[in-house]
Amino acid sequence: MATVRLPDGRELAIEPGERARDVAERIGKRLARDAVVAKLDGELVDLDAPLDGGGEFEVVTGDSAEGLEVIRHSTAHAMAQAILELYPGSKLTIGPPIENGFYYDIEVAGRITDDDLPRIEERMREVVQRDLPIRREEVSKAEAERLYEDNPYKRELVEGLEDGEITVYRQGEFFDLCRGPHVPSTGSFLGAFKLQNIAGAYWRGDEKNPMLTRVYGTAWPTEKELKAYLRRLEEAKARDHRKIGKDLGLFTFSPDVGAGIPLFLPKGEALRHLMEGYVREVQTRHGYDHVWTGNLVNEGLYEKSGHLEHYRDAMFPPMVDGASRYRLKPMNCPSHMTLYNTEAHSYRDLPVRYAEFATLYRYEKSGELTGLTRVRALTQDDAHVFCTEDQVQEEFARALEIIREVLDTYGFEDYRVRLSLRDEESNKYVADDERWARAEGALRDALDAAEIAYEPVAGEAAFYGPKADFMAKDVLGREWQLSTIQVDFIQPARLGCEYIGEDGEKHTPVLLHRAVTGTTERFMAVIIEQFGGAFPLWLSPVQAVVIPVADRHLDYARDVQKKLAGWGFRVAVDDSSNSMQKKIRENARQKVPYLLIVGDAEAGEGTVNVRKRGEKAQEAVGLEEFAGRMRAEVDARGANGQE
RNA sequence: GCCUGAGUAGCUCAGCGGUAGAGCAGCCGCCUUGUAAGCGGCAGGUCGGGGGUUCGAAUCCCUUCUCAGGCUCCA
Repeated sequence: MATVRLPDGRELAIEPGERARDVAERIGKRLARDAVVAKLDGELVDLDAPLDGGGEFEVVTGDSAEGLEVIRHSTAHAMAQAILELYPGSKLTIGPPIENGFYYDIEVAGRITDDDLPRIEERMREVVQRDLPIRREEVSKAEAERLYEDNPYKRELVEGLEDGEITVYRQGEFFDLCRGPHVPSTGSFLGAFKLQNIAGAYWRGDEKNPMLTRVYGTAWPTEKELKAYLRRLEEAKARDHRKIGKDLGLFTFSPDVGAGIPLFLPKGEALRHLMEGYVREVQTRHGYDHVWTGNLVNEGLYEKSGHLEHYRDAMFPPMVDGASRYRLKPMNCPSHMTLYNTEAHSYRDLPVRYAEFATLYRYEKSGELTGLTRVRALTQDDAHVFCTEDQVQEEFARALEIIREVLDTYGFEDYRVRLSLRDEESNKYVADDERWARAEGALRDALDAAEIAYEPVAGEAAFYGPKADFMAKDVLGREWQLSTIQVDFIQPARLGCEYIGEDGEKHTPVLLHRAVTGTTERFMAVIIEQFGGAFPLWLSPVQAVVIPVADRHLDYARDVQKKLAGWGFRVAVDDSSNSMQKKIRENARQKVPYLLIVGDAEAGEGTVNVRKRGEKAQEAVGLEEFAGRMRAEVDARGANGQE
């Protein structure tokens, strides 16, 4: 007789015909009630699945990641059913669970807009109410093809499957080609969902294919979790860098200047300057030299480097001057290699480390521009290290140290490393297997030597080499690709970079590309959201505002401002005609770290009354003592900006 | 670039075929203030641009620009 082994090691004998649900039932009533699906020998199965063969058995509930995925997947089916009922003749394609929810790509008969979502949701609730049993059915390839006579998308999916592994799930009239598993019925575990938005999506993600209608939704085991998620979305919206950037007067865009070209207001520029100054300081300390290579480059250089071939469409069109064609500079590597080539190099000179805060121009497609995270004018904190193959590990470690220090300062403590490799099938990479293999090996060795865990991902490499990308989580748990380190065995050879080795022979240096914050613009967007606009003192464009209690205290307020400014702080006096209360309110909303209230008492004693951001407490402090405290706080560069 | 939406005063938004509205900000007064909005007044918009339908368009249609959410792309 077959037996199943439970996670706690217990073994249960299986009666013939017994199903997953029955075993769950035997383990415990409550568990059976919470069971979404089950797991047999590591594979998710429906509660209806027979257990004749026995094996490792586990009940999967909605509070596990896998159970949640099933709930979301089944919710996607309920939505598909609702849409088919409301828009007869629509063709389903794929509808997977995703992080926080699900989507379904459908060729809709007619048109769905955002206004239709409530209607679809309502129909979904009806489907849930009907409590239709969800049944799995194995079908032959021929049957599947017949089922999808008029649906070329599903037929294409069927073609990729083998006879014997094709299953269809049915609930009432509705059926869908699907691997499953699913919840037992439309009435169980489904209900805490919300449809979110409509988007276009190409069939199979290929822009040559027809565009389908994608409906996104979110789904949770309970109404409470759904509410909590929606609240989190609201919070993220309140921190949106575009909103805060406007509220705090940091940056703006104007169609008169051009889409994707951010314009920085005085406070935003101050922020940029502080961010860049900090990275510059760290880089200098680590032996990098800063260079400057302009904004315009003769196109011929990009022909040699290979960039023209790979990125022509993402460059602004050339400016023609007689026989010369110039491009707005879209990347720095060729310029830095040109700098390298202006001198002869001995192995004794290496490594040569060139860093540049360079504003680059990339012709991003109009539809993909987004706030500061995706722009056409972007400033990279880019650097290129020319070194020998033997030096790669040490230089990698050095770059890593810079990255760690900087990310740590900004409070990004949780990050993972993605090893971006080429996809051997794709033709977008330079073909040079030997060099690719060496570059990949060097990168893996460097990562291993630094004891850094990473996960390899194919198809994410640059055209000239593999990358180690640093994915950092912000305070809301969202992940951003910030830093990158790349190993390049290809470009230096193309541009004729050389050094004379110990052996007196010419050699080609290895090129390390690396960026710490990535781009100033995007990183600014990320830290605005990370801090919610409440920047730590060292980063705050305005560090303190002096607020006089009444106009007669203005002279003393200006005095305080002058002294603090003289000591190197960014301080303003609020001399508007507003009441003191209102000044406090307005400057608090501007997230100024310190408000210094001065009235008769303070003017008399040479003190300031300090109100710290986010706190109500007040404290009278001598001006010099306060300046000392600020100095210490700035020097510590704490990341505790957030309230 | 493609799909679906949205653009009304500096900002947030109402109006959705019949003479352009509110709050905040701004300006001008009064108030001179002790820790998150003092009071009153004034000014401000060819309703993103262009074209069309209509006796009449912010409102309906076309087109273009910009923005949003996605798709694709990201040196």
